[in-house]
Amino acid sequence: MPRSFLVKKHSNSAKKPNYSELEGPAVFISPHIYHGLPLPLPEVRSPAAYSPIPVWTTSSLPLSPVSGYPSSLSDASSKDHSGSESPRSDEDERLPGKLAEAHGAEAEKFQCAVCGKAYSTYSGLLKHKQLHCDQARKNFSCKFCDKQYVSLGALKMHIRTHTLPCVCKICGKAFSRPWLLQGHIRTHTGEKPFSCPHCSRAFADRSNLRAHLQTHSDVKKYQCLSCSKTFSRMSLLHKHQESGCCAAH
DNA sequence: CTGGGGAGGGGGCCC
DNA sequence: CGGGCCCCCTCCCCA
Repeated sequence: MPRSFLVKKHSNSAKKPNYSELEGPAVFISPHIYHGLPLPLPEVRSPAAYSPIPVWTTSSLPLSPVSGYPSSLSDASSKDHSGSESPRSDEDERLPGKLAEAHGAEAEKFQCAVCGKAYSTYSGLLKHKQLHCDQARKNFSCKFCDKQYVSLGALKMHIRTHTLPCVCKICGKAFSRPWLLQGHIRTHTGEKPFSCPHCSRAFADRSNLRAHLQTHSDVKKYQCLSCSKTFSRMSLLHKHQESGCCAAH
């Protein structure tokens, strides 16, 4: 589970320095978001506007019945995005015509200028060169911490977690991204656009609704491999295991 | 102690 | 390239 957010951060966000004071102009969410405070916003998005939320019962778990929990979850996560997993190969095959002609006409082999490795096709060489690029490109370093990124965009995204350019007009709390601020503003407005289809509860955050939906399921998403007991949250499973699983001893 | 809600954070993907 | 959104996750707190 190489997700970088697992890197230990400040345990208390309130102790974080206000980077918004350090650099860059503050970014404010458009004023209409604050409209009607402290009453809930009028345009509460219907839950139907979001992806349908399945009830996970014993027989209809969307994930394979919880095996090794972290990896399986990661797999499930990546599966969600796997639809766009390999568009690159397509592009690689589509060579710029001029280049292909210029290179292909004069030689049967295409040699890497870096390591000398030869390829029969230009696309093969391009793919190979990409490896060199990936290795060499990871030099976008954060000036606030030790993290490195392969692209400037990724680095910029990360730096925002230091600069926190999105500031709440109401309480002054700063966030790295506008949608984080929007979610925060809901704590002021009371807006809860994510409704549970099985009870009357509503949530301001989709993740919290998703966690709540687990409570309606007989078989929870996270299962103890020792005693098969299931939990709605990984943290609960961790607690269970750390406290000594009933069947583990 | 356990389960659940609230709030917030990060990277990835799509447009 | 940037914004918006998605998903997953953690931490804190409370019943």
